[in-house]
Amino acid sequence: MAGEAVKRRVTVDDVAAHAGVSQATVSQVLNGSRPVSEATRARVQASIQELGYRPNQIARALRGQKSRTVAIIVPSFVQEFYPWMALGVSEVLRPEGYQVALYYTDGVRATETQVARVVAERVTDGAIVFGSPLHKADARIFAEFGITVVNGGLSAGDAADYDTVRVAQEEAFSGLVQLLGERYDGLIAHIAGPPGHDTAPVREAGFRAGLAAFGTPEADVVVAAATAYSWEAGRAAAAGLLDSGRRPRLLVCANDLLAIGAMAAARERGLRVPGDLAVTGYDNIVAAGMAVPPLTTVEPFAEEQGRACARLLLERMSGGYDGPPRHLVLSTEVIERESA
Amino acid sequence: MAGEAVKRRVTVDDVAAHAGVSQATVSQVLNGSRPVSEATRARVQASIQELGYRPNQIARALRGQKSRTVAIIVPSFVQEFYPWMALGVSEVLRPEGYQVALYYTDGVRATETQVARVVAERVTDGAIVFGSPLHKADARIFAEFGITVVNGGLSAGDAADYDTVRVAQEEAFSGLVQLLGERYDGLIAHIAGPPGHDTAPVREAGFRAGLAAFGTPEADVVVAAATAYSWEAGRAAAAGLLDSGRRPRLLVCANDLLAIGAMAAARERGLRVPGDLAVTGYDNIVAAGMAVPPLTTVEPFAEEQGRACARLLLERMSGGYDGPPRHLVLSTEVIERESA
DNA sequence: TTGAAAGCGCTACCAA
DNA sequence: TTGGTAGCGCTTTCAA
Repeated sequence: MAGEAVKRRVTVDDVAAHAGVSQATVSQVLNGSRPVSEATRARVQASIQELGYRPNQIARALRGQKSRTVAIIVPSFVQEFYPWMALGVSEVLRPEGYQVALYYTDGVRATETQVARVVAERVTDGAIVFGSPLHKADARIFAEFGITVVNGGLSAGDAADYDTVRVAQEEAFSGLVQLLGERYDGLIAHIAGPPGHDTAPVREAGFRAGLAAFGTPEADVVVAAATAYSWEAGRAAAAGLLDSGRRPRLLVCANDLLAIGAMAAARERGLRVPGDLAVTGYDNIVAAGMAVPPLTTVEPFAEEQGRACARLLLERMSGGYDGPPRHLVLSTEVIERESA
Repeated sequence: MAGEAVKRRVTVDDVAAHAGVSQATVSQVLNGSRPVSEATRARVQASIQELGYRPNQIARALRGQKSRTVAIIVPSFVQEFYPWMALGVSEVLRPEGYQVALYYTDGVRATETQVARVVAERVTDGAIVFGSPLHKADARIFAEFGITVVNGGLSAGDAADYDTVRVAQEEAFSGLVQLLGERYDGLIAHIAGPPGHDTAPVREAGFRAGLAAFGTPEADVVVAAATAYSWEAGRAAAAGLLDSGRRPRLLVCANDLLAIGAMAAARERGLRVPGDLAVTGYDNIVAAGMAVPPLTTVEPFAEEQGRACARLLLERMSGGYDGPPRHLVLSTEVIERESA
């Protein structure tokens, strides 16, 4: 094997020569862009088979200014949520012949811009930006290079001039509080996400809206902000709440990691869940179903969100839709398990 | 915004004209491929800035037959393990200017080949195939198109004619059994992965090797095969074991999901972990640290495996290494928590 | 129904 | 130190 010369790529010319036709004819057979006699077509097909020809997509992209590549830009690979979204995107884009390139930004502003530039350089047809609202400057880069973009996640809102898909997080928390609040007598508290995270205030607002529906005065609302979206932070925040004078009966956490940490804090204090303290999360990660007790949480349908983004993008790229920006809002679903 | 004409891309020609030099000079300033006078360089740089020029990577790829794109091919996006690998790969490749495109195969043979073809068409410089051993036919496709390939995960072994990186899973299980087996008096059992999964027999072999080190006769080895790598399957398999006449004292599970399920089965029977039954896993997923009790498991360093693959690939692609295939074996580490 | 040839944007060679 | 230009592999006019 070693030392074997790398075979030159088989090109259109090779096929044309082999079949005794012109490049143009080979191209036509490939793309069906104009009529070709049955005999010729068969001859070309045979040559393609025999030579093992595969069209060079790079050359196609250069020529046609279309690469059939879509970029997915996420803050992180390793949070369970994003791979599901990426999967949803792939599911709809791949059958249409699109390649999906994945980029992560770490949620860092500078990296976001850098990624936008890299994507632009690659002649990408479209981009789906997840997680953070698309920044104006980055949107400009995409626009400048003719890259269709869709923003998923907690988007810039309904004023954006590109399509967006977001999950109704505020409604989810409000609904959760109203659904479960009736079942428990006593204080309802919230462990909020870390300050600086876009999602934190939205979820907290939902929580407050839910309480307001009960007529709870603002002064009676108890919220502890976590220092991170993590198990440890949830445990710590819950510890503070549980050791305070006003122990909650129901604890609505901004996400599952926080909630599972909160249940650990309860356990350490000999409190039963949900007997003494009911706990809820958000995200429905796999660990939620395996928690002790299994966690009542909210399913955000990440995969479906991915699919929705991809569909909007596809319609734009294919020219099937060319109207004003669309803003899709996806509903969630409460998964009732045993923790509340 | 709507209806605004898409601006034509800024090209080398535009920059050259603007700076009053030739294309060649612009190219040189960009790539440093030959000396340029300081004055000219400054002028060109200024034009690049002013026009907002960004080189078209597609054109570069066509010209140079190098795309600075690497494909990562994984069986699935959504198993925790693979995103970490992908992250490791990105960490080393991105600073070198490589784009990472992610593909998933579902572990389906036909899809694997299809992905290999798609990757080949895109003029990809390198591919990292994770999870399944690289199939001969696919390896041929890559070779034919001059795509450097590295196989990660449970690879085809040390006979492959491409670089491989694998985790010493067998040794991990053998070591785990020997480390913990001494602490517990009584039966040591194994919940094996589902038949048909490449990793299952390897892990089971490790388990048996560990027992053999104690001199346990083959007849006394108890192994239950799970029907899937899942919580439910672990719970079911453990239930069978626990309700049988010979209840184990230590239960070594083929992965964390299985182990957490097994702990649930123990809990349902009023058994304390590790007091009555010690349990171990493999993978060190986030849920393992949050389990009740926290799961003793094996850390496979997925991210590091990704980095290792990327480094090998990079050396080959850059021409830094051109020798015979290298086969890297990465060690694991036991994470001792409370379940054993 | 088919062929010849231009050109997508870039790099690198050959001259000057 | 710089410019002119061929050509990467493909699609798509324009002619025949």
